[in-house]
Amino acid sequence: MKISEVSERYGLSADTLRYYKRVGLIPAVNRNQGGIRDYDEMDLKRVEFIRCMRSAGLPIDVLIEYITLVQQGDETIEARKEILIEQREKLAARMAEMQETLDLLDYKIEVYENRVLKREQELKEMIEV
Amino acid sequence: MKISEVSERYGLSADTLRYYKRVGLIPAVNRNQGGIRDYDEMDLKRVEFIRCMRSAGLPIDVLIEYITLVQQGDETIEARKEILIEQREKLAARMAEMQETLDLLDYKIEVYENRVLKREQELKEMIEV
DNA sequence: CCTTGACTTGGAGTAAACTCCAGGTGATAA
DNA sequence: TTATCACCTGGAGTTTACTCCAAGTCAAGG
Repeated sequence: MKISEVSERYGLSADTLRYYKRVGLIPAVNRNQGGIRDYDEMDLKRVEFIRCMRSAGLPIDVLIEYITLVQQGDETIEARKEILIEQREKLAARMAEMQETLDLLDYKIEVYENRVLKREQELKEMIEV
Repeated sequence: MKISEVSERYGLSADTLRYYKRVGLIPAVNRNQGGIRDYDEMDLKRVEFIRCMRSAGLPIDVLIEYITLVQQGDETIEARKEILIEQREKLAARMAEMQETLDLLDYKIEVYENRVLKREQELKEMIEV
Protein backbone atom coordinates (compact mmCIF):
# COMPACT_ATOMS: atom_id res chain seq x y z
CA MET A 1 0.00 0.00 0.00
CA LYS A 2 1.37 3.35 -1.07
CA ILE A 3 1.74 6.32 1.22
CA SER A 4 -1.13 8.20 -0.44
CA GLU A 5 -3.48 5.30 0.21
CA VAL A 6 -2.37 4.99 3.83
CA SER A 7 -2.83 8.73 4.20
CA GLU A 8 -6.34 8.51 2.77
CA ARG A 9 -7.27 5.54 4.92
CA TYR A 10 -6.19 6.91 8.27
CA GLY A 11 -6.64 10.63 7.74
CA LEU A 12 -2.98 11.41 8.26
CA SER A 13 -1.12 13.46 5.66
CA ALA A 14 1.71 11.85 3.70
CA ASP A 15 3.99 14.43 5.27
CA THR A 16 2.91 13.33 8.71
CA LEU A 17 3.53 9.69 7.85
CA ARG A 18 7.01 10.51 6.57
CA TYR A 19 7.58 12.59 9.68
CA TYR A 20 6.60 9.62 11.84
CA LYS A 21 9.12 7.47 10.01
CA ARG A 22 11.77 10.14 10.38
CA VAL A 23 11.42 10.28 14.14
CA GLY A 24 11.27 6.51 14.48
CA LEU A 25 7.58 5.84 15.03
CA ILE A 26 7.20 3.72 11.91
CA PRO A 27 10.74 2.49 11.53
CA ALA A 28 10.93 -0.15 8.81
CA VAL A 29 8.63 0.29 5.88
CA ASN A 30 9.64 -1.80 2.88
CA ARG A 31 10.28 -0.14 -0.45
CA ASN A 32 9.40 -1.44 -3.91
CA GLN A 33 11.73 -1.37 -6.92
CA GLY A 34 11.50 2.38 -7.32
CA GLY A 35 12.31 3.12 -3.68
CA ILE A 36 8.69 3.91 -2.94
CA ARG A 37 7.31 3.01 0.47
CA ASP A 38 5.03 -0.04 0.45
CA TYR A 39 3.17 -0.37 3.74
CA ASP A 40 2.38 -3.98 4.72
CA GLU A 41 -0.24 -5.24 7.20
CA MET A 42 2.11 -4.79 10.14
CA ASP A 43 2.90 -1.21 9.15
CA LEU A 44 -0.80 -0.44 8.79
CA LYS A 45 -1.51 -1.85 12.25
CA ARG A 46 1.19 0.39 13.61
CA VAL A 47 -0.15 3.45 11.80
CA GLU A 48 -3.60 2.73 13.16
CA PHE A 49 -2.27 2.37 16.69
CA ILE A 50 -0.31 5.59 16.46
CA ARG A 51 -3.23 7.47 14.98
CA CYS A 52 -5.40 6.33 17.85
CA MET A 53 -2.85 7.24 20.53
CA ARG A 54 -2.06 10.58 18.94
CA SER A 55 -5.72 11.47 18.63
CA ALA A 56 -5.96 11.19 22.40
CA GLY A 57 -2.90 13.38 22.83
CA LEU A 58 -0.28 10.84 23.86
CA PRO A 59 3.08 12.48 23.21
CA ILE A 60 5.22 11.30 20.33
CA ASP A 61 8.32 10.68 22.42
CA VAL A 62 6.43 8.25 24.63
CA LEU A 63 5.13 6.42 21.57
CA ILE A 64 8.64 6.26 20.14
CA GLU A 65 9.83 4.74 23.40
CA TYR A 66 7.03 2.20 23.30
CA ILE A 67 7.57 1.22 19.66
CA THR A 68 11.29 0.89 20.29
CA LEU A 69 10.57 -1.54 23.12
CA VAL A 70 8.18 -3.52 20.93
CA GLN A 71 10.99 -4.01 18.44
CA GLN A 72 13.30 -5.27 21.14
CA GLY A 73 11.18 -8.35 21.71
CA ASP A 74 9.52 -10.10 24.63
CA GLU A 75 12.07 -9.04 27.25
CA THR A 76 10.45 -5.60 27.24
CA ILE A 77 6.86 -6.60 27.88
CA GLU A 78 6.92 -5.46 31.49
CA ALA A 79 8.39 -2.07 30.57
CA ARG A 80 5.83 -1.63 27.80
CA LYS A 81 3.02 -2.42 30.17
CA GLU A 82 4.30 0.20 32.58
CA ILE A 83 4.27 2.81 29.84
CA LEU A 84 0.72 1.96 28.84
CA ILE A 85 -0.47 2.03 32.45
CA GLU A 86 1.14 5.40 33.07
CA GLN A 87 -0.36 6.86 29.91
CA ARG A 88 -3.71 5.35 30.73
CA GLU A 89 -3.71 7.13 34.08
CA LYS A 90 -2.73 10.44 32.54
CA LEU A 91 -5.40 10.08 29.91
CA ALA A 92 -8.05 9.29 32.51
CA ALA A 93 -6.96 12.33 34.52
CA ARG A 94 -7.21 14.58 31.50
CA MET A 95 -10.64 13.23 30.72
CA ALA A 96 -11.78 13.92 34.27
CA GLU A 97 -10.62 17.52 33.92
CA MET A 98 -12.42 17.80 30.63
CA GLN A 99 -15.57 16.43 32.19
CA GLU A 100 -15.47 19.25 34.73
CA THR A 101 -15.11 21.76 31.95
CA LEU A 102 -17.93 20.12 30.04
CA ASP A 103 -20.16 20.40 33.09
CA LEU A 104 -19.31 24.06 33.49
CA LEU A 105 -20.00 24.69 29.81
CA ASP A 106 -23.35 22.95 30.09
CA TYR A 107 -24.21 25.03 33.11
CA LYS A 108 -23.24 28.28 31.42
CA ILE A 109 -25.12 27.40 28.27
CA GLU A 110 -28.19 26.71 30.36
CA VAL A 111 -27.85 30.02 32.12
CA TYR A 112 -27.57 31.79 28.77
CA GLU A 113 -30.58 29.88 27.52
CA ASN A 114 -32.63 31.08 30.45
CA ARG A 115 -31.43 34.62 30.01
CA VAL A 116 -32.31 34.49 26.35
CA LEU A 117 -35.69 33.04 27.20
CA LYS A 118 -36.31 35.78 29.73
CA ARG A 119 -35.34 38.34 27.16
CA GLU A 120 -37.70 36.85 24.60
CA GLN A 121 -40.40 36.82 27.22
CA GLU A 122 -39.84 40.50 27.92
CA LEU A 123 -39.95 41.34 24.23
CA LYS A 124 -43.17 39.41 23.82
CA GLU A 125 -44.71 41.26 26.72
CA MET A 126 -43.64 44.54 25.18
CA ILE A 127 -45.30 43.55 21.95
CA GLU A 128 -48.44 42.38 23.68
CA VAL A 129 -48.81 45.65 25.51
CA MET B 1 -4.35 40.07 45.29
CA LYS B 2 -0.87 40.10 43.80
CA ILE B 3 0.15 38.12 40.74
CA SER B 4 2.24 35.70 42.79
CA GLU B 5 -0.74 34.84 44.96
CA VAL B 6 -3.00 34.37 41.97
CA SER B 7 -0.33 32.20 40.41
CA GLU B 8 -0.11 30.07 43.55
CA ARG B 9 -3.88 29.80 43.87
CA TYR B 10 -4.64 28.67 40.34
CA GLY B 11 -1.45 26.88 39.40
CA LEU B 12 -0.65 29.24 36.55
CA SER B 13 2.77 30.87 36.38
CA ALA B 14 3.06 34.63 36.73
CA ASP B 15 4.46 34.66 33.22
CA THR B 16 1.38 32.88 31.96
CA LEU B 17 -0.89 35.36 33.72
CA ARG B 18 1.00 38.28 32.20
CA TYR B 19 0.86 36.52 28.85
CA TYR B 20 -2.92 36.19 29.19
CA LYS B 21 -3.17 39.90 29.86
CA ARG B 22 -0.93 40.66 26.92
CA VAL B 23 -3.14 38.78 24.48
CA GLY B 24 -6.35 40.20 25.93
CA LEU B 25 -7.69 37.33 28.01
CA ILE B 26 -7.56 39.27 31.29
CA PRO B 27 -7.81 42.79 29.97
CA ALA B 28 -8.30 45.21 32.85
CA VAL B 29 -6.48 44.40 36.05
CA ASN B 30 -6.18 47.36 38.39
CA ARG B 31 -2.78 48.50 39.59
CA ASN B 32 -1.82 49.77 43.01
CA GLN B 33 0.38 52.83 43.68
CA GLY B 34 3.53 51.09 42.48
CA GLY B 35 2.03 49.93 39.20
CA ILE B 36 1.69 46.41 40.52
CA ARG B 37 -1.29 44.34 39.39
CA ASP B 38 -3.98 43.91 42.04
CA TYR B 39 -6.46 41.22 41.01
CA ASP B 40 -10.00 41.78 42.32
CA GLU B 41 -12.82 39.26 42.70
CA MET B 42 -13.92 39.73 39.11
CA ASP B 43 -10.39 39.16 37.82
CA LEU B 44 -10.05 36.02 39.90
CA LYS B 45 -13.34 34.69 38.54
CA ARG B 46 -12.02 35.26 35.08
CA VAL B 47 -8.70 33.58 35.80
CA GLU B 48 -10.53 30.60 37.24
CA PHE B 49 -12.76 30.37 34.16
CA ILE B 50 -9.82 30.61 31.80
CA ARG B 51 -7.83 28.05 33.75
CA CYS B 52 -10.74 25.64 33.55
CA MET B 53 -11.29 26.17 29.82
CA ARG B 54 -7.60 25.97 29.04
CA SER B 55 -7.17 22.80 31.04
CA ALA B 56 -9.68 21.18 28.71
CA GLY B 57 -7.81 22.48 25.68
CA LEU B 58 -10.09 25.26 24.49
CA PRO B 59 -7.96 27.47 22.26
CA ILE B 60 -6.89 30.88 23.46
CA ASP B 61 -8.21 32.77 20.46
CA VAL B 62 -11.70 31.42 21.09
CA LEU B 63 -11.49 32.46 24.74
CA ILE B 64 -10.32 35.92 23.71
CA GLU B 65 -13.31 36.20 21.40
CA TYR B 66 -15.63 35.12 24.21
CA ILE B 67 -14.15 37.48 26.78
CA THR B 68 -14.31 40.34 24.30
CA LEU B 69 -18.01 39.67 23.80
CA VAL B 70 -18.59 39.54 27.55
CA GLN B 71 -17.14 43.02 27.80
CA GLN B 72 -19.45 44.31 25.11
CA GLY B 73 -22.50 43.75 27.24
CA ASP B 74 -25.84 42.00 26.95
CA GLU B 75 -26.22 42.46 23.20
CA THR B 76 -23.69 39.67 22.73
CA ILE B 77 -25.36 36.98 24.81
CA GLU B 78 -26.60 35.03 21.82
CA ALA B 79 -23.16 35.08 20.17
CA ARG B 80 -21.50 34.00 23.40
CA LYS B 81 -23.93 31.13 23.77
CA GLU B 82 -23.11 29.98 20.24
CA ILE B 83 -19.41 29.94 21.05
CA LEU B 84 -19.96 27.91 24.19
CA ILE B 85 -22.20 25.44 22.38
CA GLU B 86 -19.68 24.96 19.58
CA GLN B 87 -16.84 24.43 22.04
CA ARG B 88 -18.97 22.10 24.11
CA GLU B 89 -19.56 19.91 21.05
CA LYS B 90 -15.88 19.88 20.15
CA LEU B 91 -14.95 19.01 23.69
CA ALA B 92 -17.47 16.15 23.80
CA ALA B 93 -16.11 14.84 20.49
CA ARG B 94 -12.54 14.92 21.78
CA MET B 95 -13.61 13.11 24.92
CA ALA B 96 -15.31 10.42 22.86
CA GLU B 97 -12.08 9.90 20.90
CA MET B 98 -10.14 9.72 24.12
CA GLN B 99 -12.57 7.17 25.50
CA GLU B 100 -11.82 4.93 22.52
CA THR B 101 -8.12 5.27 23.17
CA LEU B 102 -8.67 4.57 26.86
CA ASP B 103 -10.56 1.39 25.95
CA LEU B 104 -7.76 0.28 23.66
CA LEU B 105 -5.17 0.99 26.34
CA ASP B 106 -7.16 -1.02 28.86
CA TYR B 107 -7.41 -3.87 26.43
CA LYS B 108 -3.70 -3.85 25.65
CA ILE B 109 -2.79 -3.63 29.31
CA GLU B 110 -4.98 -6.62 29.98
CA VAL B 111 -3.32 -8.56 27.18
CA TYR B 112 0.09 -7.72 28.61
CA GLU B 113 -1.08 -8.74 32.04
CA ASN B 114 -2.14 -12.13 30.72
CA ARG B 115 1.11 -12.56 28.86
CA VAL B 116 3.07 -11.69 31.95
CA LEU B 117 0.95 -14.11 33.96
CA LYS B 118 1.55 -16.86 31.42
CA ARG B 119 5.24 -16.17 31.55
CA GLU B 120 5.28 -16.35 35.34
CA GLN B 121 3.32 -19.57 35.13
CA GLU B 122 5.90 -21.01 32.76
CA LEU B 123 8.74 -19.96 35.02
CA LYS B 124 7.01 -21.51 38.01
CA GLU B 125 6.56 -24.74 36.13
CA MET B 126 10.20 -24.75 35.20
CA ILE B 127 11.13 -24.32 38.83
CA GLU B 128 8.72 -26.99 39.97
CA VAL B 129 10.16 -29.50 37.56
C1' DC C 1 11.22 10.74 -26.53
C1' DC C 2 9.31 13.66 -23.55
C1' DT C 3 6.17 15.03 -20.24
C1' DT C 4 3.33 14.23 -16.33
C1' DG C 5 2.53 12.83 -11.89
C1' DA C 6 3.39 10.55 -7.66
C1' DC C 7 6.84 9.58 -5.11
C1' DT C 8 11.61 10.54 -2.74
C1' DT C 9 14.99 13.47 0.35
C1' DG C 10 16.86 16.92 3.69
C1' DG C 11 15.97 20.98 5.51
C1' DA C 12 13.46 25.05 6.57
C1' DG C 13 9.15 27.18 8.17
C1' DT C 14 4.86 27.43 10.99
C1' DA C 15 1.32 27.58 14.81
C1' DA C 16 0.04 27.53 19.52
C1' DA C 17 1.07 28.43 23.98
C1' DC C 18 3.86 29.45 26.74
C1' DT C 19 8.61 30.58 29.07
C1' DC C 20 12.66 33.08 29.75
C1' DC C 21 15.51 37.13 29.91
C1' DA C 22 17.58 41.74 30.38
C1' DG C 23 16.97 45.93 32.11
C1' DG C 24 14.26 48.86 35.04
C1' DT C 25 11.19 50.57 39.22
C1' DG C 26 9.49 51.01 43.86
C1' DA C 27 8.89 49.51 48.65
C1' DT C 28 10.78 47.48 52.56
C1' DA C 29 14.49 45.59 55.80
C1' DA C 30 19.26 45.92 57.81
C1' DT D 1 21.50 54.50 52.80
C1' DT D 2 21.97 50.64 50.51
C1' DA D 3 20.62 46.31 49.26
C1' DT D 4 17.16 43.02 48.46
C1' DC D 5 13.06 41.57 46.57
C1' DA D 6 9.00 41.19 43.96
C1' DC D 7 7.23 43.32 40.58
C1' DC D 8 7.21 45.64 35.80
C1' DT D 9 8.10 45.80 30.38
C1' DG D 10 9.10 44.40 25.59
C1' DG D 11 11.08 41.13 23.15
C1' DA D 12 13.34 36.87 22.18
C1' DG D 13 13.52 31.84 22.76
C1' DT D 14 11.42 27.15 23.40
C1' DT D 15 8.58 23.03 22.74
C1' DT D 16 5.63 20.00 20.21
C1' DA D 17 4.01 18.40 16.20
C1' DC D 18 3.62 18.96 12.25
C1' DT D 19 3.74 21.25 7.29
C1' DC D 20 5.87 23.06 3.37
C1' DC D 21 9.41 23.43 -0.09
C1' DA D 22 13.03 22.72 -3.60
C1' DA D 23 15.29 19.60 -6.08
C1' DG D 24 15.56 15.03 -7.66
C1' DT D 25 13.95 10.05 -9.34
C1' DC D 26 11.19 6.85 -11.72
C1' DA D 27 7.37 4.65 -14.39
C1' DA D 28 3.72 5.17 -17.57
C1' DG D 29 1.04 7.53 -21.29
C1' DG D 30 0.78 10.32 -25.62
